[in-house]
Parts: sequence; structure tokens; C-alpha cells
Amino acid sequence: MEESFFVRVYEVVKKIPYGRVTSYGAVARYLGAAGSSRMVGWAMNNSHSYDPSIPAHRVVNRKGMLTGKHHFGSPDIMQQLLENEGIEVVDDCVKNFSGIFWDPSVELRI
DNA sequence: ACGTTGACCTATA
DNA sequence: GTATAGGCCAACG
Repeated sequence: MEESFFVRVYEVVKKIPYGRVTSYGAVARYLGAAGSSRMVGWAMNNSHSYDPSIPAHRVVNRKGMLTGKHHFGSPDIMQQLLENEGIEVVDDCVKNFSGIFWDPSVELRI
């Protein structure tokens, strides 16, 4: 299975449970590409080209801040989607981030 | 083809 | 504790 790094990211992101969020670094580390967190961001950028259904809104940066909200077509979509799942978002930052944080390298345990 | 940018993270000063 | 630098790999100009 020679799945590209991007595809790997998509698979993990789609496995994120409801009402949970994760960070780019966590996904990158789970894929064994710790340090290449930027590639995860690029993967999200191309996510619409592979699978538009990818919940990229559940992926935020280390601070829990919605850094890529501007890439959803409208900067409000990401926050709306998160709030729709019961996630409180204030000032473009996820509340109780550590509480709803979902780490694939811990939950999936590879 | 080269240079810069990019939805980031970690480390050092 | 805040600021700056480095690194990672791929795509865009």
C-alpha cells in the first residue's frame, strides 16, 4: 500500500471522532513525519481535490486556533462547523482544547 | 529551473 | 516569558 503522505493524512482526519479536534503536529507525528507539520497543512489545502468531505475544520494548530479558517471559502464556515459539533469557539480559538483534543498517536496507537 | 511561500512545530537566545 | 531562528517537504510564481 504505497499511499501518499497526503492520503494518509486524509484517512486520519476522517477518523476524527465527533466533537473532537486534533492538531497538524499530532497527525504528522502519527504518520511518522514529525516536523513536517506543514505538509499536513498542504494536504488539507489539496483535501478538496481528493475528498471534499474531509472534516478539515476539526484540525487546528497547536494553540487550538483556527489558523486555516480563511481557506474554507469563508472564514466563518470553520467556526460554524465546530460550533455545530458542540465545540465552543471564541476569538478563533477552541475552548477546552485540551479536553476535546484527539491525538491519533494515542487513540489509534498505530 | 530557481526562489518564495505555506492551514506548523521545536529549540535557542 | 517573549522574540527570533531553524527545519521539514511540496507546490506556486
